[in-house]
Amino acid sequence: MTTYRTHHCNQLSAKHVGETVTLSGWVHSRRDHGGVVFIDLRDREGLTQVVFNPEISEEAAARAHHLKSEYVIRVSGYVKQRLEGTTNLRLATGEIEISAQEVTILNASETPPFPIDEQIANEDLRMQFRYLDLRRRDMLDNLKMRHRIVKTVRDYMDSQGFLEIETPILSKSTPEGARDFLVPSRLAAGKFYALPQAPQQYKQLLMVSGVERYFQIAKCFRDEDLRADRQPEFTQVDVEASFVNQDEIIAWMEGLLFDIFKAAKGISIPLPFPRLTYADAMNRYGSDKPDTRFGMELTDLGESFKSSEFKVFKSAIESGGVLKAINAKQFACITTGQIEELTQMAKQYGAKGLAFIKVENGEWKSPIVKFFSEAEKKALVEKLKIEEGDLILFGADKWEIVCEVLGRIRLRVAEIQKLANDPDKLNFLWVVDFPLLAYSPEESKWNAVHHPFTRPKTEDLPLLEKGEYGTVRAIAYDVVLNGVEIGGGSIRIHESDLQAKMFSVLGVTQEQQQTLFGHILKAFRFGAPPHGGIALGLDRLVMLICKATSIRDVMAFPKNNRGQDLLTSSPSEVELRQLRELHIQVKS
RNA sequence: GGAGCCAUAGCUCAAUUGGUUAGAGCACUGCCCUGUCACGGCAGGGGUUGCGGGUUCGAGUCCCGUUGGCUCCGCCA
Repeated sequence: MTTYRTHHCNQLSAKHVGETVTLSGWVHSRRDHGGVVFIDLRDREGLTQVVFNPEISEEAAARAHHLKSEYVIRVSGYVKQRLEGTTNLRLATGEIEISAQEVTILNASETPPFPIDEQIANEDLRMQFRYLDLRRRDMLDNLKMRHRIVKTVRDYMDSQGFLEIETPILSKSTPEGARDFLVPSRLAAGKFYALPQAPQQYKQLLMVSGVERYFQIAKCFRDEDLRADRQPEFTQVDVEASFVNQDEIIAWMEGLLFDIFKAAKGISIPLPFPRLTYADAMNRYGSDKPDTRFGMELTDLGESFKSSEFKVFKSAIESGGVLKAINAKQFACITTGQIEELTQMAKQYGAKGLAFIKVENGEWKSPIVKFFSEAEKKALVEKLKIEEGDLILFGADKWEIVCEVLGRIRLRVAEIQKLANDPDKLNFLWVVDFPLLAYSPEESKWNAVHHPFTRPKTEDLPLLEKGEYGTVRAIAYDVVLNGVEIGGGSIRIHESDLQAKMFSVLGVTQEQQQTLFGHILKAFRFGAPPHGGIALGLDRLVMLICKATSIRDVMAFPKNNRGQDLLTSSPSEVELRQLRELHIQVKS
């Protein structure tokens, strides 16, 4: 209770009838009957109808005629059971109303540029008036949900013995990974801080410090192009622990996600989550973050077609590639335009084309089926479980290309067929055994798939020694929900010699190692414990829980897809004096 | 860097094969109205059709360019 209110606008019900109350909030709508006036009063928690009757208070009723949308008011009156037949079942407080005895206009409002009580499409305008956009119930609910989730994270991590520790925002640039945001130093001319892409090195140093269990709700920054699920600044639930292995990290995160979904939605998600190796995920779903809400798995057909008459398939297999197919059940009705779209997509991801079979009226309609033997057709029916109405799509090429192409097509077909639109289905899984390194043809070098501190699997260390970099697996794991990567982590390298070996494989010279990573290499020489960790993408997780389609809808003040904040007009130019102090000269 | 979709009143949208004065609902302004909750009634104001150019007797509509928004690819250890 404050001088402004005794209750919030969601709290009053029939059991308060007769009580004198005070509410404060915004005028959501006014229904003026000339005599009696109704106001829906809105605050953070809900709506309550206020009725102004001149027979109760002439002064309040007179004032009510002048109330307009979004005026801020304080109302005092008594809680009254609504007249028979006038209850509003759609309103939590619909049984009662406040009969106003006194009203104060705390502040007037200009006419808002868009209605607060309905969905609005114009995101540009929403961002310019974000403070009004956030008055909308959906947005407030998202912010509340985010708070509830963050609170749960803190409680859970604390219960497991993790310390919340802040790490610097002004930190050091490293060339690995995403593009850094740079902050020029005034005190050290020509030098720059970088905003952290993640608190990766600091949290490993905290392990060397003996903190043993650390977590942080950490702001991270990456200067890359934006997407619906990517902002230049975003939040990670960052976790690191010493004397632990992969299974223990996974168990903690499953426990955390269990508590989050319990607190956020009141549901108990089933534990443990299924685990897939990276190889299996690619082979079966063509993705390292598979959406398992629907089947349509990739099926390998190499064995059945290795001596096929159809040269495209045969030669792909003979040259070390693979032949795979997906069965899009009941999609033989695909239009020519859609086939064309899928073919374009296949080509975009490196395939030469997209072979298909439509099974219609007991007939296989396809330009390639005439090349197939009876045995091959029989194998197709058995392996792909072909039935009337199905559409079979093939990929024959190098393994990576086939997996990627069919994986993308699988998702697009599912989108067209609306296979994954059950909003209540929650398919969690872990993808484990990621490759440690990937070769970049553009740079002609090996790069870390996860990051350069990721530990190779012990049994694969000989492969690393032998230089078979592409086959070395990492102790790295991603957690995936409905085809969205919501987190990833690894067990780290804690020995300075193994770390130095990794850097040399990555093409980081001795000299670069010292200038860029000398601090962490040195720290590892002072008794670094075995350690590992993970980071969850908080924004994406909240987005999925809120059923939002963009992380912008779960951030209070996001940037648009050009990285601009339309509310404050940032980024902006600065005064010449500021640039001079920073030893910066801008090219015109 | 590339591709796609979009842009008409404050908001959400219409406007036939290119056709005469660009409409509707909501919002807004004024008046009326004592039980509404999408209150109702009467009247009214509000438009450089994102911007620039072109084709045409005539362009919201067709063409070219450009700007902005969104989505995707590249990029994001």
